[in-house]
Amino acid sequence: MRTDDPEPPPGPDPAQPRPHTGRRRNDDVRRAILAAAMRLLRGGGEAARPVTVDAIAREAGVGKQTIYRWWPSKGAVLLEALTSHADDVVPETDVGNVRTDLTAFVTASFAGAAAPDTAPVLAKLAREAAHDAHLAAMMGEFTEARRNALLALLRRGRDRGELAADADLDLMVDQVFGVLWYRLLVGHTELTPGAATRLAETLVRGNAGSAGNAGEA
Amino acid sequence: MRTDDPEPPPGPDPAQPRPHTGRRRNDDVRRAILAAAMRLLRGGGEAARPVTVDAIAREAGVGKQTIYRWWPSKGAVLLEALTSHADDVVPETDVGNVRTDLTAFVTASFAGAAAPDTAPVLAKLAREAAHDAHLAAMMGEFTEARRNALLALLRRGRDRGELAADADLDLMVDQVFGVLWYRLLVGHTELTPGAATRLAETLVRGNAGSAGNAGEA
DNA sequence: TGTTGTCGAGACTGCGAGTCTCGTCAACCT
DNA sequence: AGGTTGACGAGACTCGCAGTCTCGACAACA
Repeated sequence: MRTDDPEPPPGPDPAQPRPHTGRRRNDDVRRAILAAAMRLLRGGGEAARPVTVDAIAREAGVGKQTIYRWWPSKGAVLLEALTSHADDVVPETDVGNVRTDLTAFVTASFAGAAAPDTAPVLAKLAREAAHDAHLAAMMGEFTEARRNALLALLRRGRDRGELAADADLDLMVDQVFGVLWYRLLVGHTELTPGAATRLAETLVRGNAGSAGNAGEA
Repeated sequence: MRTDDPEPPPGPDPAQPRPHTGRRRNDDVRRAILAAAMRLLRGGGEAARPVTVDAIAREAGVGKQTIYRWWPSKGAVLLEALTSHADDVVPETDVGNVRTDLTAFVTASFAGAAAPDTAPVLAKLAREAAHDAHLAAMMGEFTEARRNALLALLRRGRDRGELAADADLDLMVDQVFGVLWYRLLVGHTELTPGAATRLAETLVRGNAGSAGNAGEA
């Protein structure tokens, strides 16, 4: 099944891919594509323009093939547009007090997700992910970091005795992100700072441990 | 722009639609379609068969037009398949004690959603709804009843003083359904009865009011 | 100057939702 | 019986969109 010889060192090292010839990738184009994707994702009142690949290409003034040359799927473009745009700041405060830390975390997360030009993006992205396994996996990876940060925060609280030793930290994490995504997607209620504070406080109170001074309505 | 006269009472009363002639709707066909839809929705390991309209028609041994004669869209068929199949029992216990009532409600909801032949159905339906506004609206209506039942349950508890007067009941409702859908869709964790109990208890404890005997870890 | 690889453009495949048409058949009427 | 109406199975069709392929122009190297 082999037609050519074992290729003994013939000139250029085959391990070294090659010095690179030909026209180079134009980074302006890359940025234009991501910017166009963001513009469409933000797009007017609830699913205004459909966010198709053709639309992205047209909006960026770019050939469709240029998109598929650098990204494996539409979802990949959208996700990179989001992540490269996200300021990505969830400051990870560590004051040594679950209640304060958790309030900061939840408030920042809600604020970040509800910001007027990220909320529709996240929502559309989630909807895309619903029928794009590839994108879903990438988003899972993306959110995993947040989940872990929150989990670590809670673990510290539990180790300090502020949360009950048998508190279900995974459940608490899911309560936070569950509410976040539920409200973001169903959209019947706003993700307000008030709700964030309230959620953090009742969460701490409901899972308080021995060292918890948690009864201060 | 009118070609015929104002049509004065000509024979059969036009208000009375007509006595009905012609072949009647075959109800076996209707049931066969819904059953086929359920079979596909339940379908093997995670998105095995795509649940297309053609697939439903083939599975039911039916012409595609027969489906569209009676339902406005694929989503409508799927939703009716679900609702007509759902035993729809969330017993709405009212013992006069939030903790007990809430635990029963959450446990039943989790168990219902996690049942091996409803979980994939709900998940697929939610994913369909992500890009089918019509279906999304219908599902919203469907879940509204559950939300209201839970809200009423919590309101009773608050009126009794078991929950704080300023407790954010909407937030509590969203925590329950948020966790439910989040786990159902992301699928990283099971919707166990244990989690249900835990959730109900911490929720009550976190939002306890004056009359609450809520500190019994 | 030739080779390599990017770029815009646009035709093309494949799939799935929803529509249209056809030949058949059942339920009612006269 | 014969006729009208509408349900039914079958399958061809349109349309929108993801992803592929090809083409001519052009930029970066040797």
